[in-house]
Amino acid sequence: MNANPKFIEPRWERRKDARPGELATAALELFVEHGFSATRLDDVAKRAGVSKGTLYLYFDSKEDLFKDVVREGIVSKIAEAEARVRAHTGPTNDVLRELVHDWWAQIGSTKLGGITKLMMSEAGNFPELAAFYHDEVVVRGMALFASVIQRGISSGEFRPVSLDVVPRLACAPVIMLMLWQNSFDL
Amino acid sequence: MNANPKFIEPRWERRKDARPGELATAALELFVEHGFSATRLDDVAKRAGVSKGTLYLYFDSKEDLFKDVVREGIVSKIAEAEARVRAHTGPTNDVLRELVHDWWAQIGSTKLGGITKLMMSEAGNFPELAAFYHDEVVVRGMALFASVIQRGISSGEFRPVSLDVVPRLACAPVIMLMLWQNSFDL
DNA sequence: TATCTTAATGACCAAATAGTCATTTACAAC
DNA sequence: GTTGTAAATGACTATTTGGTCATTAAGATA
Repeated sequence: MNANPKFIEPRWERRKDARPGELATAALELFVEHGFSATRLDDVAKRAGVSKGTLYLYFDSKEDLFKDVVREGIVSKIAEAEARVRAHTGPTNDVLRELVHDWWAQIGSTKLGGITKLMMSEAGNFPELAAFYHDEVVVRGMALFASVIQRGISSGEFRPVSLDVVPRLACAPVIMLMLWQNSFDL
Repeated sequence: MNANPKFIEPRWERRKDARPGELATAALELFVEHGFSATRLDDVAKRAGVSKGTLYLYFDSKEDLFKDVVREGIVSKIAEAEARVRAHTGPTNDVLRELVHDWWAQIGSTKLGGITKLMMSEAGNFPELAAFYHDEVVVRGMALFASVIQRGISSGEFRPVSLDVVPRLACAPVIMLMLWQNSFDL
């Protein structure tokens, strides 16, 4: 979608090239602060220092803006982690440690961590977003986590465990911590 | 507040006397299902089988309706528990057990448990409700819990512990369980 | 300077919804 | 039946807000 048949290669540079990123940053802050529904696009625009119309030059809708926030902030980091896991050679235990540590450093302890709480709260009211988040973040992240455990089992480093249960069990406490921290000031 | 100086004793019985209770029940279901903000008063009225206007015969506002749901459902049960604790004689351990058990049976495992998640999600957008819930439920409930622990300490049944920290610590896991259950279908 | 293209604007529209109120309904008393 | 009172109604208002679009601004080219 969104393919413009009349697209013409611009003959000069964009004056500001970071627009979409700035907009996504402003949106992330407000989404985490107020939730999806309660965040007003006028406020997002104001925080980014542009008009609401400008928002619609870069995003088709509020949901599209939210998806972009998730893609830019979370999905991209999952993809990077997938690459690192693939590239890694050495003890599986080290990859696993690094995976969890990086997740906490880059997502769990940052504003991005608030997205999880937001989804938990509003998934029921926005099935489209819920499905997107489920597929792009939950399933993909869990699969990555499970693949590392699988590697450890295959190499004999870990004893065989259920790949359905163990990833969830292992994630729960740290996700809880994140939810907690995003619920009481901080 | 709400004292009507022109109140006249009715000369015949109410046709239906459970109206406010029915309305609060319908409201609880929808609040837990959709959150405070996303719940429409038209839908609450429809589920209760009345018109929206009727809602305003019994409640001053949406927030007032929500407070009533909390008072009817949760605050009243805290008050009952306070009475039971006061009346109880015997091992403090038994009161403590009963307290937690009853809480789970009457609140944690029921629709009322969803209220906690709702508050966690929307407290930031509705400071009035947040303050109400904090004072009437969180503080009061914690105080009751702490008073039982205090009794145990005073009687020598429990060793001395921090009344600031221990009640919170002890509650966290079971509250987490409740949040979890209210977030994923069930 | 005149012209042309894209970026940006903000007034505007349409839909949703909390809250109101003039009117109607139900029913007890006589 | 007729009357009087409170309960109930639902059309209506006022406000909010996601999304649109005609207009303007910026800047490159010649």
